[in-house]
Amino acid sequence: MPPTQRRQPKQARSRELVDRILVAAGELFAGRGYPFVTTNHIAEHAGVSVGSLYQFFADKEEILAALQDAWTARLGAELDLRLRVDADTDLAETVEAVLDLHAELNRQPPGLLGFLLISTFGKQDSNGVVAAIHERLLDLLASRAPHVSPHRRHVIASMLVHITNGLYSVGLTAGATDPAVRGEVRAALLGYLNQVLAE
Amino acid sequence: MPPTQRRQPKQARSRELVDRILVAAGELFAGRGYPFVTTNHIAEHAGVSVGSLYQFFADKEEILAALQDAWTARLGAELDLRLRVDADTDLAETVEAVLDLHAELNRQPPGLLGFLLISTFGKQDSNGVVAAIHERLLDLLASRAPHVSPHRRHVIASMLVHITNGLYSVGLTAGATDPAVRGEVRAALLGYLNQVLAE
DNA sequence: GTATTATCCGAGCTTTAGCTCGCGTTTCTC
DNA sequence: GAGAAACGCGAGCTAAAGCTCGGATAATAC
Repeated sequence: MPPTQRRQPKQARSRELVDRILVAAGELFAGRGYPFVTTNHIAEHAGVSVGSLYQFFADKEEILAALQDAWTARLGAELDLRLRVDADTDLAETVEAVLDLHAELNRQPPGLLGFLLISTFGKQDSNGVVAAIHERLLDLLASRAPHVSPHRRHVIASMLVHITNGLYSVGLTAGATDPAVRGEVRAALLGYLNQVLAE
Repeated sequence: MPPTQRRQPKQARSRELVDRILVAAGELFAGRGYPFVTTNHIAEHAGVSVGSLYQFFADKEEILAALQDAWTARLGAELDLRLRVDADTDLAETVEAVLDLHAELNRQPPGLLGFLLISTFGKQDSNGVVAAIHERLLDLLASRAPHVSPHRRHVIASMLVHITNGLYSVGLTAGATDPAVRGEVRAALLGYLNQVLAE
């Protein structure tokens, strides 16, 4: 059965508490990986008791889900701002905007964006964060590459997400904040896109 | 302290038992992800008792390490055969050979290669499987792109590994054995490589 | 001020993953 | 064939993760 429904925060202090929990959880998930983070870790790192944590979250998974929801909304909004679908804007410019966005979002709960994008941990969880990006890319491809079959557009969108994720997974092996990594990801995206769009 | 040393198999039956454990572990790791697989699962799936399992493996991590070692050796040998460094062989041909190799290796303990390549689970484990590929790619880049700085060659090699991993992580979202995925990975590799080598 | 509701706390209960241990069985050695 | 070594087994021990519960405190309602 699904876990019992929890209380919704009604006062300012409890809303702050929930926020602190989400921030703490984000940092820990990004740092150690979801399976290696305990709810006691989260509570301690947030300066909150486990009891309080479980007043607002039914289980550990729900904390992750809340994080994903928040970031899905945030990413979707940001992408709508920056991924203008005008067929005449320069491709390199669009790519640059996306890389900027990633750099920016990956700053504050550090590494969390990368974690949310990369982690699937075995289950094919309907990853809303990835889906948000995927959806926008499909729109973009529909206007830029209308001759490509819809099915292939899906695959291409997945590839684009994956290559961009190189920012994080390659960053792990090559030094996390290496600007050279960003350069290579840009090169890979442009090289691939040019080849696809030129067909 | 490190876990106590275990017995080495000395009879045929125990060697078979170890093999069965490794195969079972590989399938389960690939299917559910390392953290979600218990040693009891492995033993059960291998048709072996937990006790027997722990006669040859000190802990769960050692099972993973044994798998990685075996695949590191296997991949290294295969790559040495196929990744000829002659600067005159066609690039597309080399890429094709690598994609063939991946398809072939990913067949028997299904999905295990993808798992070994992708999984880092938080810790920056010195992933020998990836290192084996990385090393060969560095050689190849040294002969093909001698004008590129060594540091950048490292980053490029990481990107190549990452893009190739798209075979697995994109395959998860786009239908596991979709041949279109292979086509896109090839396009991405060639598009990126051409751009890098043309500079 | 009092009653009511929301909040917070953390010791400790429950479950389960990782792993051990002693005994029975098979194979090897001579 | 007898003794020794290697092997196989699975009930159950230990530690730790997930989570609960009852009581104390703070905010809100009237």
